[in-house]
Amino acid sequence: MKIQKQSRSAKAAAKSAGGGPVTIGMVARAAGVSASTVSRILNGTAVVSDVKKLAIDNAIAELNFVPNPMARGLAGGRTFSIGVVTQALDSPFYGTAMRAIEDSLLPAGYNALFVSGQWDAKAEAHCIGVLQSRRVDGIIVLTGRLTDQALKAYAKTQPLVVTGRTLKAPGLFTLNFDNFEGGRIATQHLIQHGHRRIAFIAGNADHPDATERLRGYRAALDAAGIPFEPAMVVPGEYHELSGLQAVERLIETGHRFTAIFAANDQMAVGAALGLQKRSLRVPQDVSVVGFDDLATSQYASPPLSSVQQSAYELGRLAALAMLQLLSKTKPTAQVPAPRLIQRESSGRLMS
Amino acid sequence: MKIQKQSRSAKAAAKSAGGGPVTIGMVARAAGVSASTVSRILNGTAVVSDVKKLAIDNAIAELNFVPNPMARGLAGGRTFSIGVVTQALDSPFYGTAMRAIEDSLLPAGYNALFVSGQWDAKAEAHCIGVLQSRRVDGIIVLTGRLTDQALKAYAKTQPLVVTGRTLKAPGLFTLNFDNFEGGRIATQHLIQHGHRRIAFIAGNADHPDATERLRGYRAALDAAGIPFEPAMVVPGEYHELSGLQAVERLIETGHRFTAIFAANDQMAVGAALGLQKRSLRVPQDVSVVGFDDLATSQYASPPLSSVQQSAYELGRLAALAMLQLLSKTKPTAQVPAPRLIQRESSGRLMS
DNA sequence: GTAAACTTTGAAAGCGTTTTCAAGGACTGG
DNA sequence: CCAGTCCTTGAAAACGCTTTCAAAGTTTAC
Repeated sequence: MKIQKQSRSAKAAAKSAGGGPVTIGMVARAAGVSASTVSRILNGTAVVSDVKKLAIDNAIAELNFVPNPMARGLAGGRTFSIGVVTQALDSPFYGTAMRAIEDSLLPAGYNALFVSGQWDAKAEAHCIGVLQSRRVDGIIVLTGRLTDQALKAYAKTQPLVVTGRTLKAPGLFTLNFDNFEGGRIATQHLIQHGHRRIAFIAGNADHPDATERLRGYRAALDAAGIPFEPAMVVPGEYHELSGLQAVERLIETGHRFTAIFAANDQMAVGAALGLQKRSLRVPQDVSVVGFDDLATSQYASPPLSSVQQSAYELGRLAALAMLQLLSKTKPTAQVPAPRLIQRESSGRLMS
Repeated sequence: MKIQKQSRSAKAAAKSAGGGPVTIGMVARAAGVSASTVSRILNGTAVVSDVKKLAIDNAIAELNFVPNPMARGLAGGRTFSIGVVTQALDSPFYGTAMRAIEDSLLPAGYNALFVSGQWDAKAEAHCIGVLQSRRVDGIIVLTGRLTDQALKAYAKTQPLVVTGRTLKAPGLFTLNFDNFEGGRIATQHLIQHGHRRIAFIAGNADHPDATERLRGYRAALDAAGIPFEPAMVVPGEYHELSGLQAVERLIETGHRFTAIFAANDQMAVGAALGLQKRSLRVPQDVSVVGFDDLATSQYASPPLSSVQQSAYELGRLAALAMLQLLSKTKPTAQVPAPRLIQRESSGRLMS
């Protein structure tokens, strides 16, 4: 008897779990209405009498009905999924933005489909192709290298939110961080601490973020009456190794400097390591300031001063804007202003 | 008249640009065959004469036809997307695994759908629900906290690949890293460098990875005839801050130690910072060894010695196994053995 | 009290594929 | 040369939902 009971309940479990894809028709039958009416409740497309609504809601709960997104997509032309073109699935900065996007999209019933463009316009275009073939309802592009023109063209086909760009076009919303100001305040911070020989480790020159940060650096120098020296700017590629190499180049060319501003935290960390390898102490001998304020930067040795650029906020706002675009509301979000987070890697010039 | 013309051209433009999703029917008509035949070519489900095949291939290329995944999913019962339950979209370790999964899945025509479980069994279960409602063809679970039983149950419904577990069940494939051996060689490395007072910063106790690493630590101690001291083991939570706090606790309780083995790199980095804050030099005063060998660990100050556990390889193998599961081949992949990467954070005991 | 205007509802027609079924043609074997 | 097989192919029926259309039933307005 005991065994029988057990096996029966097991069977019931199996049926409710694996075997039974519940359809809208079954719900309709259970509630004594037509499938159309159930659909109307599901989408809120029309008013239904309270009696039926209740019956349907109960049936849905009872049967544990989940509409088939495929069928929904086919019939309704929407997939409730939005594509996200990120640059690297394992980027510390964009990873946080991705998390924010997921957090904001899921409650709205949307799924995020992440694909990575590897900082390459061609790869990004391919990614967008993949997303389009998946019929996503909209696309969020996290920065990247596509031309403004290409982006505008995509926006004609479907809602598009792009970060790291300032662009106006129908169906397109951009979310840009004030990189110029970020570069400016970082440099200003160093100047205020007595530094006058400040090196800049730049990002890739074809990257608008990078050039803006450089502009900010120059503006701060100008404002303080410090002449700009091209030799103090060394190119980097936004990863740790290039920061380390930049420092070596800087030292080998014999230019004296007392501070380094790196265009992102990863390079700043590499730079700090490069300095330490040459027995230069941070910040006693050289101050270092980064950009992005990655979560890990506060645990660098020494903890890194950095320009805060909230990746989470960026992602959240991008997702929000996409949702608004989809509901035909005009998005108005704006990224918060840059803020300098001072930690132990930068300090007063001692000499 | 003018207006008429305008409206006509506008309509035409709309049709060719936004309005024109090419269907299988259009391809069929263009190639002079039926839709069924085109479908057969698309899926390789049956033999078609070379003449028609060529005509169809041309038509597909000409019209730039991309099958609608929604319709495909509805009709065929497959979505060509596989779900990935990761723990945090912005985890440095799993981020790399995700990249590998994407890299391996895309060429096979599959998309990855990432959702994050936040190291919480309940959240993970919810994630799996989301994925199932999206009708993914299979699910990859990157470690996580679900019970073995729950996983086996899911495997009944659809192909499942799980990392960080060793389990046998139909439709289920697990990919486990030898955490015991990893913990052992890390500790052994420190012992070989003359250390006898080695602290261990553990991971969460309900985390099998963490307990295995602890076991490895004890095994190495045993093998060297060093008595195990419970006070030398401090709990951590796999993030930097907990590493830092662990060091403070260790110091405050007054237990002497000359080396620290942390159950992951993030805690090791935090620990190194904690030591430096107390004016203890790494490695001259205390050696530090981590676990995972994150990409950033080689740029820590000082560069971190760590047990290499290739996240990329893990992801690649998981994706591969999933593909095999889907094609009814029995997966046989195995994670490479752990390897110690020695860098500057660990060295010979000087005292 | 009746015509007009809404409301609420169900039937049915898609949406773009895959897949089953059956038919016709081309081969084989005797 | 004819029956029996095998191949290739198209027609049509799903797949599970949304949405249009039209039919009832209910109000409202005069």
